[in-house]
Amino acid sequence: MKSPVIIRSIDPQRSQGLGLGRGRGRSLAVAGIIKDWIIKHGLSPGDRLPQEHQLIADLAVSKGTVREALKVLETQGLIRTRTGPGGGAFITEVREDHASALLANYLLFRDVSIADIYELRISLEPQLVADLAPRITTEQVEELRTRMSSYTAPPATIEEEREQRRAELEFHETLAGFSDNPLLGFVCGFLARLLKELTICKRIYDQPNPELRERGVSYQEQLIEALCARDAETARAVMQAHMRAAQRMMLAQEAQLTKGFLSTSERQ
Amino acid sequence: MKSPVIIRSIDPQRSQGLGLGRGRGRSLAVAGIIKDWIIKHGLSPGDRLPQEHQLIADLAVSKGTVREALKVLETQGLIRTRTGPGGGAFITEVREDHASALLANYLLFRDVSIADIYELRISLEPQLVADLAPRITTEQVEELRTRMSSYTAPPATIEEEREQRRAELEFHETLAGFSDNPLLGFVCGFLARLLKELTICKRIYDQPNPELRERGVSYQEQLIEALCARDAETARAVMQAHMRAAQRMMLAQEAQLTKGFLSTSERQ
DNA sequence: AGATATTTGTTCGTATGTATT
DNA sequence: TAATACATACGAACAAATATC
Repeated sequence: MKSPVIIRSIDPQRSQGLGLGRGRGRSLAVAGIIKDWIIKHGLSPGDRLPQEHQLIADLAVSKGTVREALKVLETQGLIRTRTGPGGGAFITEVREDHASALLANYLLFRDVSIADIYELRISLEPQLVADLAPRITTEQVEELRTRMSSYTAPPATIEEEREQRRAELEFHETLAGFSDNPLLGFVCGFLARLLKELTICKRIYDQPNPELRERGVSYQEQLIEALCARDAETARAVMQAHMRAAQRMMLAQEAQLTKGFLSTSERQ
Repeated sequence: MKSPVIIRSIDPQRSQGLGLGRGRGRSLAVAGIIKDWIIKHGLSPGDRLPQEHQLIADLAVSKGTVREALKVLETQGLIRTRTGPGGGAFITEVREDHASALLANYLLFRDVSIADIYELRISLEPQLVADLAPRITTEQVEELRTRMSSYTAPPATIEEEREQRRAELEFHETLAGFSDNPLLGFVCGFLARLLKELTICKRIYDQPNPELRERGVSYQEQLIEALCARDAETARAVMQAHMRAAQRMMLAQEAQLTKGFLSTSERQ
């Protein structure tokens, strides 16, 4: 492992263009400068940015402006700040849940239906498991089995019903996390989280649906079997059937995404 | 059309918990309060938030804190601010390119290959055109034809070659914009933009590739024909063949996404 | 066209919280 | 415990943008 790079000063370069006036939108420009500078210098997660007072000096802007710029980068998920000696702003990898929350904002004023979500799941999840089959590890299979064990038994209460439904979606989230295609993994994980939030907000799964659960468990047992056998095409076929069956049942319970979903982007 | 809602004050409610100390991360908490409040009151694009001074009074925080909170929401693409009389912060629909840029940050420190991108395109774009075929309008067909006309002739220079490649990807972006599934449309559009930025940054298309262009044009002519005929299955098949062919050629030119791509999130 | 009022944008000084030594 | 180094928060004054008269 390499040791973190700690930068002590930032080259003003592009900031020259800012010296002309106190025009509008300084903090956004500063955020852009810092980001370009991060990329240009190839900084990686763990590396530290110059301190506030240093940025103030280098970029020739006030503390408030620097703070707003850093807040922009923090909102984008690119940095994290810590107080105290040795503290400051540190580069971080944008976390998947953070990116999900930001993308969810895009859907806030758009109508996304269950059908829309399942259209993508049907197209992508079979492909995902087909890719995974030839190279899945025993640890990964074990993790899938563990997750599945939490909903093999029929639920006793409404609350348990909901919890099982959540767990079932987390099975798919886990699967998505195993993908070696970051894009495919992200989209599948995002869709699962979308359905999970939908579950919480709209309670459309409140009425017991034993058929959905039983068939789901059955499909997933077949899926794990196919994955263990490194059988990509069977895995693909099983997942496709699973998704289609789930879609049919979900569409029976018509529902729309509400707007009240996912403000996780602000949660530390 | 409804007239914009203009809110004059914000209920402190959750902000009570903030009065205890000057602890860490006030602005993020304030951003969350404002966002929840937006959702709770069902504000829509065009509606205005209370003014700075009002938020300062209602939330009992300083101007700097309010400004940082608003900067968070602006970065998320949820609001826009204007100066002057009648100005303030206005709710906006998160723009597609804005969401794209935020999502691109997620890929900044992850390796996304051409193969990864095409894996999704092959899965999704055929589905997209199949959905579109039965309900495409003549105006939409016309727009596609217009876009296509810019690269039917062979390119004379390297620069023109690149420009044509960009235009070809914008054809797919346009197609994505026609989708009535916001998720499917977004992902396909995002993939096209990803390839477009890749084109600019890495210049992997610098050497002329007449075969790719000619076959691409041929596929797209067939596609438009199928769309006009409202023939979903032919459209799907043509797009699938188109994507597979493009993938084969692209993979021959091995390339990796650089980090220097898309800082459009800061561009006003 | 120009003056004025309104609202956001920027700066600076100061004080407080927090983690390290 | 105290000293230190850092981010975080506040408030007042000023600058810039923009709508209205």
